[in-house]
Amino acid sequence: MGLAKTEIFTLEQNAVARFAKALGHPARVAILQHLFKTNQCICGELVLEIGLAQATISQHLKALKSLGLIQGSVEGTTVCYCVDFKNWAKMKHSLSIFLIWISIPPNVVKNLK
Amino acid sequence: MGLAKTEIFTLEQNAVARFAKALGHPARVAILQHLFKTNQCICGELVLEIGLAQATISQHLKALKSLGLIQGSVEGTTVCYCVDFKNWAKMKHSLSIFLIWISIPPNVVKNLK
DNA sequence: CACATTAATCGTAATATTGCAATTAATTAA
DNA sequence: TTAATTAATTGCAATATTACGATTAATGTG
Repeated sequence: MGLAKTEIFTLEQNAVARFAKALGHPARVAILQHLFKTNQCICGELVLEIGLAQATISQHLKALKSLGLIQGSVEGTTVCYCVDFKNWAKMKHSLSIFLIWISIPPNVVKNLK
Repeated sequence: MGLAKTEIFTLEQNAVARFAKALGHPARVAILQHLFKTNQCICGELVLEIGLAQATISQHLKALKSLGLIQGSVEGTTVCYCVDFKNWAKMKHSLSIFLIWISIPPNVVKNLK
């Protein structure tokens, strides 16, 4: 099928998987690293920086954008990309919570609340 | 192609992507959650718990196993799976470090070292 | 031994992902 | 207006992923 059966999983499981999938390609990791480092940059800069074809970078940018992790704004003939910090924080929170709490036994979690 | 050009990325970028990819499917997230909760369990239990076909669960287990995140040991006619805590810690460290440090400017990082 | 149980593997189908060349649409510069 | 620049989109090919039924191999039970 190639299609995940999301309906049988919890919201948390799907959210973790969706965010993790976004980080599941080194080009997208590199794009995010570069955007954090430079604060913002145009598409063409990422093409040069990373060394994949323009169409490929554009595709990865689209994936990150559709998840909300980055934003793009047209400026003349260029498109300026930057991190969407609000959604980035959500993603970071989701993944961090998962990584932290998965190893804490349910009864301990219960006592902490 | 369907094949990532890993050779043009750093070790860190590839490691983050590889680990994130492992968490990039809700079934694998669910498997890991269940293994942490029950400490260990047999394959058949995961099939019942998650509700995907046995062959499918086996495939996801293989993916987690080949990354080293879980271990499986044959016990009679069953196979008992558990988290490989050492490699889990490595993965957690890799992803956490990435999530934490990506937003810290390089000059600040430099001053902290 | 025959039979049941369990889980890996195989085969297959559907879909997704990755990558690039070529094209297109939008904007700017001459 | 024409030409140049930029980035999205299209079209395509190769490979990967997801899912499942069927089979197989291994082990245990009668």
